[in-house]
Amino acid sequence: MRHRSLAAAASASAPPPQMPPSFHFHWRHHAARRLSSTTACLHPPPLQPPRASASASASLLLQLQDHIASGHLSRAHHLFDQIPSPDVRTYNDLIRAYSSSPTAAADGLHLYRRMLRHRVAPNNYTFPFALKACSALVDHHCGRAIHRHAIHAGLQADLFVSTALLDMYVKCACLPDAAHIFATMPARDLVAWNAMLAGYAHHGMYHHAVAHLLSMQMQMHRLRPNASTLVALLPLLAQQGALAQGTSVHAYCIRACLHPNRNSKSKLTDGVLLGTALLDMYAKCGSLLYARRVFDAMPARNEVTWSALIGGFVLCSRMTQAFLLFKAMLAQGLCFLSPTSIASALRACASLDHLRMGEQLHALLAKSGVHADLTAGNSLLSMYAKAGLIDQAIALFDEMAVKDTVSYSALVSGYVQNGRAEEAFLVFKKMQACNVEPDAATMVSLIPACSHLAALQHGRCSHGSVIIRGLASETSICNALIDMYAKCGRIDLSRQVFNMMPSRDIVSWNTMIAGYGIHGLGKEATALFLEMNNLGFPPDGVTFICLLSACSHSGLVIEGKHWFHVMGHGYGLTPRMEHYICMVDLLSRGGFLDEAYEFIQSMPLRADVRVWVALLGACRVYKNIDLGKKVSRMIQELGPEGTGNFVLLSNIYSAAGRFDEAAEVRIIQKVQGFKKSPGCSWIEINGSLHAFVGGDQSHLQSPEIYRELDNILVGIKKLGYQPDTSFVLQDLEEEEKEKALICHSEKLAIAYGILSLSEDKTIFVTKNLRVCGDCHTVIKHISLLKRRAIIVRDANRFHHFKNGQCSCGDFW
DNA sequence: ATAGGGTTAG
Repeated sequence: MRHRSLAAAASASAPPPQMPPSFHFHWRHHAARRLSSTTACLHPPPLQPPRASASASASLLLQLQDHIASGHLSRAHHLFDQIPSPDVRTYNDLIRAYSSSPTAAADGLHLYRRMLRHRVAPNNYTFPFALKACSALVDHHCGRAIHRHAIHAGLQADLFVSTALLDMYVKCACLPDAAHIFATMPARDLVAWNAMLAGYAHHGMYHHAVAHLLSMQMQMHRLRPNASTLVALLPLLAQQGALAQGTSVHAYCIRACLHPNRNSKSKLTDGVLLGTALLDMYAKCGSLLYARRVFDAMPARNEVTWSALIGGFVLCSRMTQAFLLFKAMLAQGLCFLSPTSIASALRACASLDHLRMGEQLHALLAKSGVHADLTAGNSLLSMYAKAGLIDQAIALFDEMAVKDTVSYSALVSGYVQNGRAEEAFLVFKKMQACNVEPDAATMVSLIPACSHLAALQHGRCSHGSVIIRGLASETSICNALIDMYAKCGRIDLSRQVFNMMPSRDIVSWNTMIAGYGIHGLGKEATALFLEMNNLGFPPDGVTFICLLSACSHSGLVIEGKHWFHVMGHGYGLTPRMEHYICMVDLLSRGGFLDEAYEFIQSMPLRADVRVWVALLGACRVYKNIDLGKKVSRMIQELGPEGTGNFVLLSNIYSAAGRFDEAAEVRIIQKVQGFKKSPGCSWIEINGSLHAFVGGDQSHLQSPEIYRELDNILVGIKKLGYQPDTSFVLQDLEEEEKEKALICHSEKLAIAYGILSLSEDKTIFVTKNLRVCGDCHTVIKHISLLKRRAIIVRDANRFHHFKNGQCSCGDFW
């Protein structure tokens, strides 16, 4: 036969050792290729017995071994192609080499298939290597085929083969198959037990894992957990927060001399793995002290050890300490630096508002050549977004060569956090156009965009999208939906989502209570709070902020005082500044201005600007100029933080007719560089948003809108409306002031709603600032005049207008 | 063995 003579010829012309091997390759290679492409495909070659080429093969095999040993797999393959009829062992050698590198696993499987084509029977060494390749590729179809081959070869009960099968099924997430293999294995060693345990652990099957561990120890084989067992088990305990169990594992390590301190040199790697897993378990269970002790006791650490510790501190919100650890790590040498540790440090920066350090880390990433790392890039992106530098975040996003779901989600939430909700939708669209699949976190970032815009139709679409994706029962998604429906004016739908969710967390309760709060439904908020108590769900600080502000928006002053008392004395929660703000807001909105003032002075904390501002707002409403002056002096001392306070202050003066002083405040505001964010109102009509600023004439239907407003004005004046021109800031003639009032953005949006929506529809308008007092009165009258329901959501709360009344009564 | 994006209040 032809190929046999070629082989013989090859053996005859075996080159002397000094000859460059490449020369030799070429010739043989072509011959081999021709063979396989002509004869071999049609008729599988007969099994090779040739002894004629033994010496040539021996030399080739030696070279092959060399290449494999030095990791030159492509050269090895090249050489392999020239071996006329490789035997099982040769195949096994190369398949093994391929299977140990995850990127080459596919080539290993090709080789395995070729082996079958060439009728070389796989043996008990072949199967484990081929199965390992399947594990690397997470390809259970291929794994199952090999399983059948092994059965066919009668080797499925072999210890190595069955352990490899078990491991393959575990890695391919086919746990029932893995459990079946495990149960039917005639013999099991520790490796098999550990593989099965790892399967349970990776899938969070705590009870299975514990049962497995117990039966392992009860065997008569004296199977004692080793380092691998515990390294598989500990992350599961960490995930479950099972500190007691984790501690007893630690104790076992010490008894069994597995403790990192006592390991022999050969087990040093095990020691690092075990120590890292232990400290991570302690950190994830919130026991940072022990995490730190394990860390300090470890004789050797690697970059994972450091990352785990730093990440643990970040997880427990000990940002400053996390940061110090990161610095300590750098001081130990750059070899410990990893994208993972940088990502943790960046999270610390983001929450500490430590932008400058974040930028330095950005530079460090670029310098250490890992700036292309996706994880670290995403952390950086999110840090910029949280710091309000959305443009930086966008630039970074555009630079990233690889983007994934996390990158897109970070950008979506970045836009929303920076008040650019419309653009968040654009990013979401782009993401889908690029075939990047949104997940739960993406939707949790996107849904608040609908809340911001009060875009109910968008919100409903998102809800639908969440249902289609099978995410509708996730707690965080439901929380976002509750908030969205509440802020879009559909508190009934919020409650529906709340009622139907399979499990609730503290955020669910708080969001629902807050939802009732912004709708002025203080009674419902209180009822829900009591229900929460009855179910034994402990409230947190935020719960009380929600509850107090609900009381405040509903005028429930006595109830609010009661809950504030209960909070400290019944639940032992120390009030934070936010709680004091709520209380001052509660008292002063209710008209108890002096009591609010006394309350501030009795506070154990030094009142910050926001506390005083809450009082100032009420001074404006109740026209208490004396107290307003006192309060504004306090605010000036503390330094007004932001624009709103200048506006309030100036409003106080305007209301008192002291326009010079009002103007002065505005001038200071300008000089100090605070820009007043313009009042803006919008309305969603058939799924698209129409926005108006004061005096806006840019809308296509502007003439009709103003004509409608004029008609309304005539109508409501007949009903007894009188313009309250104290809300106009400039010193104008009365008539001019009335004109300035009538083109407030909320009025424009309502007029447009009246024009565009059929009479039975509720008009729902959203405003970014607080509704002006005159508008409030006007809208009441409109609801009577036009006999329609109007809902206005402003920066504070909801106002439901009907038949000339507002749900908030006088608590504007 | 570690690790990135997200929900509530003011």
